[in-house]
Amino acid sequence: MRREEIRTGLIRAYAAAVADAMLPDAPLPSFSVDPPRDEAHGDFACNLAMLASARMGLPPRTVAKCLVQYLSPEAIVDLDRLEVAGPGFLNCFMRPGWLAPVVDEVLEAGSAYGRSEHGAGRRILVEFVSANPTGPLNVVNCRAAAFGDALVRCLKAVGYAAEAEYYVNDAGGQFRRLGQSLEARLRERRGEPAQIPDGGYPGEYLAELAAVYAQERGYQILDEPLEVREEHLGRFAVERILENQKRVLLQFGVHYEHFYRESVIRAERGPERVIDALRAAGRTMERDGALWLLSTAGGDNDDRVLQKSNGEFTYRVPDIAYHAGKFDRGYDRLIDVYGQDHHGEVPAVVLALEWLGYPVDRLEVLLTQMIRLIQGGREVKISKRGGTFISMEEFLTDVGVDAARFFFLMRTIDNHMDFDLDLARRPSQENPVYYVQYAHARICSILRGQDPSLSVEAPDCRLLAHPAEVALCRALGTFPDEVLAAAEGRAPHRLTLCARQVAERFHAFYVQCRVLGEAAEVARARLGLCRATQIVLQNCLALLGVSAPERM
RNA sequence: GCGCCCUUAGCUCAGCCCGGAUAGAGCGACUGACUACGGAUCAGUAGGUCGGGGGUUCAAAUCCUCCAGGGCGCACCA
Repeated sequence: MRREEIRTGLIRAYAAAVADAMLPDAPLPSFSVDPPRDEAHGDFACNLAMLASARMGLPPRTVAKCLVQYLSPEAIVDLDRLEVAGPGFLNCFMRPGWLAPVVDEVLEAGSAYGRSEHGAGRRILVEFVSANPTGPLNVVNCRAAAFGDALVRCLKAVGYAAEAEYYVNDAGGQFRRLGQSLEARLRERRGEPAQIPDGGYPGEYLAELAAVYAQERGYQILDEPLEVREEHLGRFAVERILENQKRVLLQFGVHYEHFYRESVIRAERGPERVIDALRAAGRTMERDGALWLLSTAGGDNDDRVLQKSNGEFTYRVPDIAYHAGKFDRGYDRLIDVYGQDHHGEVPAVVLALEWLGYPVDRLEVLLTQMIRLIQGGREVKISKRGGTFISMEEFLTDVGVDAARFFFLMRTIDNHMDFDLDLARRPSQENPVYYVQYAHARICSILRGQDPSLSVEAPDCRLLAHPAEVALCRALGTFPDEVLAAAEGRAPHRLTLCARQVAERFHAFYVQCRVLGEAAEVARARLGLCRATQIVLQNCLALLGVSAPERM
């Protein structure tokens, strides 16, 4: 809105000053027009003069003063005055009431407020979680789940055709050991001596699954040949476990467009094709009976095995094939969300893709840092073997979906995170999600109490001149920018800050300005502001996947 | 040992990509505020060598470099 007018006005002033030779001819730098932190610095502050001055060899303030002279103020609606301040900022002060149209804008757009067509329908595939289907989802998967899902929501909101994908490792060595583990449990159940294989899955859930299997299908499978048993039982286990994972993800509000299976990639002979192509490209070498990817040539720490001496592919081969397939499926951009513990694998996969001729600059790998669970003031060690296992489902039941999502989304993913389980299990006001939800519930309460005879049509929002009202309008006005920044910056955590700011300003407005019982025109304007705030909170929370309750 | 990531207030964290004005929140602490729309609220105070040293710059939490702490990887497992 106004910001773009200011930007355009400044670009014109810049060109005009250069044309008149009042400023040296230098390319226009990319500059910012943003609301300054300190409101005494105006409604917008611009750093153009400071950035240009370096290229022009003039003091920043001189450039700024010149730009002011060439700027046509009438091109910027509601502009009050411009000031050159500090080291050379251009501060724009708007006339009182300039923010009022925001309320009308929000009310008119409704649930579409904050959405845009910025992405122009470009296709983005976001892969996240992709935990092995060998057991229940772990609490540590929550961070990536919340992040990936919120990111997809943000991307969709700003006009991208974004899709969420979960890669299912239902083939290979781990799959086989899963089948063997289930077989051992099944034999145990029939009273035979049996042992979970090395590297297998000793978790109790497989014993339960064995009971389910026995009840549904009996024990005949145990008389079949080894290969048939492994495949059949592995398949059974994967499908049941995956079903369970899907259910928990859905409970967490996480939606996927695709569950893409490694078995499909294997069936299409993707790994063989990858190996043939890499071999043909001269990027491989036989050594010790195995086939290696010469990834050190591309800067990786080590060469990596592609095909083991026993003829099996390492997991990274189908992984490369999977990513090649993602490119082939026609996406404009691929985003992978991986845990920090997998980062070592990234360079080899990216290199292989590059050598296969894929545009790897369109692939973004985002790494989520580890979370630490704190309980009773000490860290709870989470390891797959032996350690305390906390399933995602158990965690969500403890903490609640809203608190869990909001909490994980409050942090950027590239920071370690301490999650205090005691605190999380005891929802209290310390958890900011309640603060935001309370603001929403409060608004709903006001709207329930409004005089039904009061017309809701076209309130005069210019009446909203109280500082608390202005501050709230200002926060509502930045929401579309925040959504865009959250999507483009892969930073949905910004929206938790945004939600908190809107809630904070609403609470302040609430104690300073009465809504119900005021003179009709004022009441109408304030009710409009309340409804606009309600809409922004709803839209914001929806992008985070957090509910906006009407009562608490 | 090698590689990647992290270090900002008592605690948990934004800000760093793309350098700008006095480094911001929340929680905790302390002081205040209800005869009216939900006190799960509000107003205010205290609290910082931005891990440390160099460098680049008119300007560094932000860029470069060295160092120190911590995390995670470094399988013919995934």
